[in-house]
Amino acid sequence: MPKLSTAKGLREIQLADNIFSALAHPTRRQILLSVHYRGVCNAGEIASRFDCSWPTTSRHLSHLVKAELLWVQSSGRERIYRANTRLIQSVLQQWTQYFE
Amino acid sequence: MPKLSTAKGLREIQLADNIFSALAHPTRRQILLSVHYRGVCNAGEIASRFDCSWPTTSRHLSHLVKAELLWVQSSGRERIYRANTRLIQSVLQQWTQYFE
DNA sequence: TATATATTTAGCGTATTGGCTAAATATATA
DNA sequence: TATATATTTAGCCAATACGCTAAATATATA
Repeated sequence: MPKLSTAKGLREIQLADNIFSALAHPTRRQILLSVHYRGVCNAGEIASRFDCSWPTTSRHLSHLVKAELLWVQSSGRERIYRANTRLIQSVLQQWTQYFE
Repeated sequence: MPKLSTAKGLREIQLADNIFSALAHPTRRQILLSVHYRGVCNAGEIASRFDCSWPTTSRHLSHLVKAELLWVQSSGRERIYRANTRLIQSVLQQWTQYFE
């Protein structure tokens, strides 16, 4: 378990905080899965797959980016998203282990 | 991945929703770990370990119970909590696998 | 350069969350 | 039975979350 008393522990806690709050919304979980399975997606592709408006999806995307669960990259006027699969897995695995 | 079109899938989605929203709060994650490591805890023991008021902790507890991450059992005037380690692990593992 | 396209940001309104204190409930003890 | 103890529930309030539409920004195309 991370310790509040070390810089590393603090960062880990902050990370967990962002990640679990990002995963708390069903649409965000879906976005994450969807981007993961497709490998790469631009904002429009993602937005088109969900019921909510594009701006709303856009905010979900920035939430996920802030949590470092997604990476963005600009390409012309498009924004390319990719899932940070390694982080997602490592955090989930880590927390699985806490309960072993 | 669970499907919205089947009863089982729907239940799984609902489960994930409760679980991830329960895990979204740092205090609730701490409670969960704390109860897990101690094996069994009554409400007072748990409440005493956190900064927030007992009623606030109590609400966190019911949130966790609703998500089935904790089990409660009454014993006299005490309420005994236990972590549903199996569920926690299976959900986290499941989601880890989605990203494999 | 003017316009179209891709996307985010701003701003607003409502719903939910999470904190608190006080009150209620249930059980144990004197 | 009256009181003390353990705990939850009720009710209030401020902050946050999340939906929307309209506006802003950045890049591509005519």
